[in-house]
Amino acid sequence: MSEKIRKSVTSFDVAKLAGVSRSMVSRAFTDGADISEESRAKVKAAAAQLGYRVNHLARGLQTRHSELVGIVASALDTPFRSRQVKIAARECILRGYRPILLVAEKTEEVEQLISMLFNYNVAGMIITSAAPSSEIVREANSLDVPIVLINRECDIDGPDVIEVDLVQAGELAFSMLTRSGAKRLAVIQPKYPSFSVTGRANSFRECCLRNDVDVKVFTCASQSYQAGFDVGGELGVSLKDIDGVFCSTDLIALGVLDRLRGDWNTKVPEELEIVGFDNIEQAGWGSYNLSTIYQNADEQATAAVELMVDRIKNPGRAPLRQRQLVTPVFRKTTRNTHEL
Amino acid sequence: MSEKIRKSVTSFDVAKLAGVSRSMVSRAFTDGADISEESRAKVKAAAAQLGYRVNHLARGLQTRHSELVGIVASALDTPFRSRQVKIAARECILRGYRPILLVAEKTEEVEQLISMLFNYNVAGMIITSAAPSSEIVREANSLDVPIVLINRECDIDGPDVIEVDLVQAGELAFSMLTRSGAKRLAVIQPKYPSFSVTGRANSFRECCLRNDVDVKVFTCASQSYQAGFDVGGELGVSLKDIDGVFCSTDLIALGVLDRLRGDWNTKVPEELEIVGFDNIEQAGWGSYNLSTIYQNADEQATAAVELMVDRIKNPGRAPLRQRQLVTPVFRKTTRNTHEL
DNA sequence: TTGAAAGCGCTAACAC
DNA sequence: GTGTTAGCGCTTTCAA
Repeated sequence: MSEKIRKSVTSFDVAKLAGVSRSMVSRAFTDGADISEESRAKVKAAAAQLGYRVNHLARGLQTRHSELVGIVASALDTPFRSRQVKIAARECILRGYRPILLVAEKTEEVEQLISMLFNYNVAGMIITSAAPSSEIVREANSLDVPIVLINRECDIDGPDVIEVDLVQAGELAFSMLTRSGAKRLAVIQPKYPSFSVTGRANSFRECCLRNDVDVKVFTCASQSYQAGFDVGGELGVSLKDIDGVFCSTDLIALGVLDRLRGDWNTKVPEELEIVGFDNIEQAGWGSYNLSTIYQNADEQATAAVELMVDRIKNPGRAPLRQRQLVTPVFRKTTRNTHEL
Repeated sequence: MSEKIRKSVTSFDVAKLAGVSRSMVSRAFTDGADISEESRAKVKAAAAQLGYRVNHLARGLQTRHSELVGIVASALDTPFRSRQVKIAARECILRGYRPILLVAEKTEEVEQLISMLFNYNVAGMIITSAAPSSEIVREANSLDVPIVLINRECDIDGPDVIEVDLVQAGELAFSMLTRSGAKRLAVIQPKYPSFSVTGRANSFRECCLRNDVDVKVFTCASQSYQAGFDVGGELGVSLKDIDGVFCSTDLIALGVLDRLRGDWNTKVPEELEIVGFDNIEQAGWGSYNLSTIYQNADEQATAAVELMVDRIKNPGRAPLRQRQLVTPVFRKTTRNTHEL
């Protein structure tokens, strides 16, 4: 097997076997081409016999269309993100595009990987890690490669963006916490800023401010469970001054919950109400029953793919910004009120 | 912008601007090519000015090398799988390959998607969903496209495979449960067979048999938390007859735990010991502290990529089967013994 | 409906 | 070191 030099079978081979020209085999594999059913059958038969497959890369070179798209994501091993990416990948495939998956944690990596995608002539890309620099976006613009950003902000124009309505999100968190009486609020947010996560926390604080209620700010190391668990210790110390906390991700909220219950014997929601964000699967698990804010990952991903595809087919249209509303999920870390 | 017909800049344009031949621009972008530093700089400058990028697809057509590989995975939104895929994707990129991500739940889909990958001239593929049919594998063999299967079995020869040592896994589960005295065992496994998940459960049962201990079998709808939660109800009914249960995935175990604690007030591990499988992040969370069996997803993914790359560079070598040992993780759903 | 010829963007031989 | 030529596998005019 190793010494046999395998030449891939090309349209030429098929043409020869079928006794037609190469153009004919091309036509046989092109929907709606001018070819008789008879010839098509003949070609297909020859192709099957030889194990011929159209080389889509060569086809793309000729047609100047690429079916490749890029998905660049960070924290793929996180419940929310993995869901988002799963749906995005599926939707791409459903529409005839093939997603190249790039996972990148650091901002520089992201830059480099996106840049690399241009070499593959991608038809578009979906970005849900760090936002690309304006240099990259400019390049994408000039190359006519549509970019769609999910919950990322970018300095210069060009990309379509799908984003959660941060103002509404902050207000919702506020109302979920205060509707049943919480008055001494806190918010937990990651140390390193992120458009979406820091954004919702800031929006929450502004809403508190507008309503003249004081809010304590805790920062944690990242958006993870462990970070929440760690900051939960600090929260425990201040428990007498707080009766409602907004955790900027569910993962953080779950960590906080575990720490508070384990080390401080805190009664949730009686002593402290907790609201998370994302509504990851784990938030609904029996040990947690976390009240949270649902951002629809499936819808985001689907919309992103739709926007990208639309822009591929219609490169001229102006960038779109699509704002998504979030919805409350009341479980058991907020107190019941009689309206419920 | 929409009316401007953008012609992509090619090596020809760069050559013209730099006053050299197209070969020179090709050489300028090829490491180790015979070209003076002077010319290289000149070419690179022209390229930068024009915004030129090598078209890797066209390059691949010529060199007959593809940097594209396929990763086909199911249940990407699951903690274990998303971790596996994240690492696999990263390792591919690190080695200069670009992973096309295909997510597929149903077996037919898998077939179809894998088949499609051949059209993209992929250099190899990693499969961690359903195993491909022998027809597909035969095609891959004849096309010299290396396939590596992670925890999947396949009827015919060709693919490399990375797999957990199922016998050891079953024995380990048995010993973790019995070391501290459990005598009336049970196992929970999904209704639909899966090589790896059903395999470890079967192996556990065989080990029980060899040791003359009786084992009850419960089946659940899938490998998910919810499936575990549901079957937890049945388990509750039989609680008097069982003092140790092996759940074939952590997700199932977590569901069982929540159900048993919530509806049956079961004391774990005093009344019932539970062992899971995978060691997903959630197993270590404070509310669960699940004792489990660790299969190293990172190592699996890395090994898979290495095997694939090795085979790309050395297509002649015989298929390899790499067996991975699993390790125990004792947390709080098994009883302590004095050795611990 | 079919075939011939040109060319997508690139690299590899070969000559100089 | 550098340029010329040929050709990767495919589709697409254009004539027939």
